Amino acid sequence: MEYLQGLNPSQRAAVECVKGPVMIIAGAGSGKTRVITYRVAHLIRLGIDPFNILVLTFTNKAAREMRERIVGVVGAEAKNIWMGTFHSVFAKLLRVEADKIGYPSNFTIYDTDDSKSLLRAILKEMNLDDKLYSANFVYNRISAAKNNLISWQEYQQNDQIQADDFSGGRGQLGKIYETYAQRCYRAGAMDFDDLLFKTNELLKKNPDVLYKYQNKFKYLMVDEYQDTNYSQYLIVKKLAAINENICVVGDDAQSIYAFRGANIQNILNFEKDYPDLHVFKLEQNYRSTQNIVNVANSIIANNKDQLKKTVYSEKEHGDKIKVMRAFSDNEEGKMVAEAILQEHANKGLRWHDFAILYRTNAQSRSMEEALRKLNIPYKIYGGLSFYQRKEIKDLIAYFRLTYNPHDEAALKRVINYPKRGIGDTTVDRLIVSANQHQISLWEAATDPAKYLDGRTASTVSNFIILIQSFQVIAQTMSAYEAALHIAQHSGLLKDLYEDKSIEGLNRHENIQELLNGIKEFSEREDIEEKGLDVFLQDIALLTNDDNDKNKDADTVSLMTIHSSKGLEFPHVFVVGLEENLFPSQLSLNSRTDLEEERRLFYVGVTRTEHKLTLSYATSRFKFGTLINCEPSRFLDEIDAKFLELDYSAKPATGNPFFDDEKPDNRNKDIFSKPKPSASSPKTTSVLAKAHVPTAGFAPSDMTKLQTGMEVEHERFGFGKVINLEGNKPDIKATIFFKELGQKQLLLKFAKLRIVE
DNA sequence: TCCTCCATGGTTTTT
DNA sequence: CCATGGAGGA
Repeated sequence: MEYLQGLNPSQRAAVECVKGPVMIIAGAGSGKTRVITYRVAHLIRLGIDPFNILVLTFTNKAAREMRERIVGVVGAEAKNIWMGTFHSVFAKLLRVEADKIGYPSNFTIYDTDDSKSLLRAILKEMNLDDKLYSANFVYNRISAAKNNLISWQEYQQNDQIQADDFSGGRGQLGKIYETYAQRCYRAGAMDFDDLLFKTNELLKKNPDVLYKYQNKFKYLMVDEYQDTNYSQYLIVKKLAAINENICVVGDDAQSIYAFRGANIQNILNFEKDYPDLHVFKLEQNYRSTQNIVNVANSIIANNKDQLKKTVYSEKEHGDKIKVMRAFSDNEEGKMVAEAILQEHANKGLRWHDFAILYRTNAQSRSMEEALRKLNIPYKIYGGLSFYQRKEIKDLIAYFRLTYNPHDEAALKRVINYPKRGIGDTTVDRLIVSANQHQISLWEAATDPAKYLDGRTASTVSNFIILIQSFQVIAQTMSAYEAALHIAQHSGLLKDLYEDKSIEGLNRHENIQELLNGIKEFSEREDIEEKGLDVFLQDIALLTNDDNDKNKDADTVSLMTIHSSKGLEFPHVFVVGLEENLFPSQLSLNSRTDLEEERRLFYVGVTRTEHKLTLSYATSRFKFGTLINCEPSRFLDEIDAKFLELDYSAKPATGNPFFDDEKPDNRNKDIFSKPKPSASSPKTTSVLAKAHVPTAGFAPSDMTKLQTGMEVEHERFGFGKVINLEGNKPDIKATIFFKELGQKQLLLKFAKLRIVE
């Protein structure tokens, strides 16, 4: 039990308390993963059969890493514990028990794209107004219902829901939900939410099955418990009901997935479910300097809903938090890149010691450009995953169809790709027939003569025969051989090969990569089942980071704050601290949404080990137009004594306006918006000192603009054009403003009036 | 049936 | 700015 030595008293207590309900509130950087791994290791050391332990995580990566660490402590027998994401563990369980809820055990898992395109088809079939019923909206609505365990029947019978839908003019949602659920069922498919929803259904309808798993999983642990939704909560609660050996680990301050149905109350109310609960708080942060921990605490203190805890650090105070102001998103990128370059040189840091975190993926572009200009190597995390690429999804659709021909999403995807003369009208006709006869699209297609005229019927027949030939092949060949056969004989490989564009070559390469992956899979020695169907099941729940080779590369990391959760970096930049961006505009209407944004900020800040830099821009491009930005309220919320402001950035040429802040004046007030009271006229934003345009201000025709002309800008006031450069849409004007000095403006954006 | 052009609408996203 | 999907012509 030597591993217990390396733990602090509260960590050790949490590890050693193995019986009964346990809640571990783990502050950021408090060694949470250590505690979980050691606790599992400890269970095994105490003689508990690994087969009786279930550990649920939120990412495959977390599960993988934890398993490795546990194996490191107790050895190979730890491989037998059930450990994985909620979705993967219960998908596995559902495959075993599928017949009890009327599903085939080889059911398909629909990803979000599949679900949305099915919904789009249904909405079209129902002739609904796509303003009121966008696929996105409907998807989210159905997802929310499923996460709260509301079936389509209950949805339709719930007066409250019905009243809400009807008052919003969306009375058809219940019907859409019903159709969607039935279509999925007929296709032998489950969406992500179904994996949990159907698990609940299974456990509810089959007490014997529930009993079986209650006895199997005698010890349960749930990581990131603050991010569980109701559906997950109930599964865990049911499974734990007999033994009550349940340990949940989480940090309410880091709950950032409420928008996806996570219910922070699950952790806040855990005590009510298990009154004889043991609570352990891990409050010592081993990751960050004191200043960073203090700043994080001062941020989160603004939230109302939280569990009480005091996170502290015993490391050095560390540097103050630097705040940088830029005048545009591009300049922000430049400042960040330059700061990285400098620290890299001066402090002997490696590139991978730096991370740039942002609220939205769109912000990566300006960062990227700036880094590229300075030749700083970087890697962007997130974005499209390998398995979401079109060509990959196409080939996988063929695989899916081979094993589950009823899979409607897959069938529609490839029935006419590569082109074989089966157009939308034909598919539509088949769908109508399938719906009429309550059969799957595939079943309708296997009897085309019944629904289509002779010529199209025979093209459809040929396609059916093709897929059936794949089904035969798949039974005899190895995963790789079958995959290659399908890629070739479907015509997909040829189609891509003929496309000689750069994208086409890329796509071809991606397919090769997928095939290589399958080859590796079929040569693996550690698993028995290695058919293509098993491979398919494995990848259905995989996302981006799996295909991440060379992750040891020395590069700066760029990612959203969401995807940075669980990671740490010596030097972190959190960029774009502006109102309407962070906090996001959509969060401003409710306190709970705003609190989630604040927790997100907290997560970003607490990724930092040594040095944190925050930045904002006073203007940025959004959807192609330049908008003005105000500093984020989150900056105001940080106690000024922790901050060090860097307002050194200047517009192209120096001018008195931007230099008016002497270091002595630099304090918290700088972020503040102008207050209505006359006593505090002090502001920083460019906006606040904005020029008041003359009455009836209207921009002039910019094609007439000439050097030397007098102009008025809506906000910058009067000035003189001193230079014009660049070509047509991107003509750049250098204008000397009376108030502001020289500025460069892009004519396609600038609102200028020529003063006659 | 297929192709090309326009309109639309765009936080975050472990699954 | 940009990807995506629907509409309309060949």
